[in-house]
Amino acid sequence: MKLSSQAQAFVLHFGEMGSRWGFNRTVGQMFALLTIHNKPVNADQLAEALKISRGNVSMGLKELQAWRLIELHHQPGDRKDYFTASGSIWDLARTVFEERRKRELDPTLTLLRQLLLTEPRDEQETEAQKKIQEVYSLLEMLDQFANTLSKLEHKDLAKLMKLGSGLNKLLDLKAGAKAKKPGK
Amino acid sequence: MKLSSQAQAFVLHFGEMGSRWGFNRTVGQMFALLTIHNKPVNADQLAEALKISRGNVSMGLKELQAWRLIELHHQPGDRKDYFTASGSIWDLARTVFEERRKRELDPTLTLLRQLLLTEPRDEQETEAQKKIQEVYSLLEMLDQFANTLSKLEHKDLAKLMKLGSGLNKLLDLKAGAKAKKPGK
DNA sequence: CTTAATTTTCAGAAATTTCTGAAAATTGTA
DNA sequence: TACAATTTTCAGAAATTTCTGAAAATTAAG
Repeated sequence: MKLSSQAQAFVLHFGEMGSRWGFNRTVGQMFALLTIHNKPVNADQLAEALKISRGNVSMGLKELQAWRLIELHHQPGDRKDYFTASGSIWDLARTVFEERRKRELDPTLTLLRQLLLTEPRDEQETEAQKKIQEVYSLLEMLDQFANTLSKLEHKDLAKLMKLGSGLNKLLDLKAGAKAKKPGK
Repeated sequence: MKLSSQAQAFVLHFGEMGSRWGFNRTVGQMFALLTIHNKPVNADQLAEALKISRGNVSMGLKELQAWRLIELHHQPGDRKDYFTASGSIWDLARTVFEERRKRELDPTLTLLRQLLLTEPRDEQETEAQKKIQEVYSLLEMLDQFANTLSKLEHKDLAKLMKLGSGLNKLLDLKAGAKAKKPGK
């Protein structure tokens, strides 16, 4: 497994960014490598290419499988497990996106919902509740938004991309549609 | 600074989630506390309420100021610095969102742009370039999307929220508009 | 069943991040 | 200016996360 300097840069970068995206450096590197490399790769090759221990590769593959980001293949006459990134780039992004939504938004929404159920006992708590309600509304909207986004098919995505700055124009459109209606 | 059990739960939770949202536990707690508490709070009060060292509070406040999430106030006849969360909940969310976009997307876009400039030297590299291009297109779209979102005013947000599952309906609307005229 | 190839596990090592607290620096007041 | 209140800094301690590598477990072939 010789990596071109391009691939090398790509892999190292996704290692560094990995932590921001929800996995650690080596998992990020493994994922990046499987993504740019179009041939299936086995664990020993990963360990060698990334200069990390075999055990670490095993753990990383397990994690990537839990995220459903990679899939297992076999080469005829070879007992080793081979892996590739699963699905299109958009599929992968969507999976990561969805997973992050689950981890970053859902637990908070659950807690805030609980907090909103209890009656405020004094002025101070009433004020706090108001804030909690605001945070809740906002996060719920983000959650629905993310949820919808992650359900989009590839063709819907293409639609969005064609619109250029997307949301901007969509909002304009909405404003236009609203303006046509009488009243208010 | 006595925290109600509600406030307590809120603060502790945002501490735990903090790392997922880009800051560490104590910074998350400090931010949460300043967010639910409507009176200005000073550093000693934070240290006491969160049971952390005065030095840690100082560092955390510095970080929150760098993010522009809090602002400084003064009480007449008191030399201490007092802090509040700055702006509305939506302002805060937008700031966090924007900051994360900068940290998570921009550096990657910059690298990928560079990688796309160099000519592929063989079949292998040509394939890699294709993948890089795909990743680039996707992330660029996400970036524009996030950028637009973070520029939305509060009233635009309200507009979006009224639409319920937002994007879903917007996309329907768009499809309708393209086909002919919206009937809804 | 036995054996060899392969993968997984996990205790402890290494690396990284966060936190403390005392000392240094800064600030406001007299 | 001198001084006390307050904030900041930062070296090292503590906590947490990641990684290694050898041993255990699993798997497939003969």
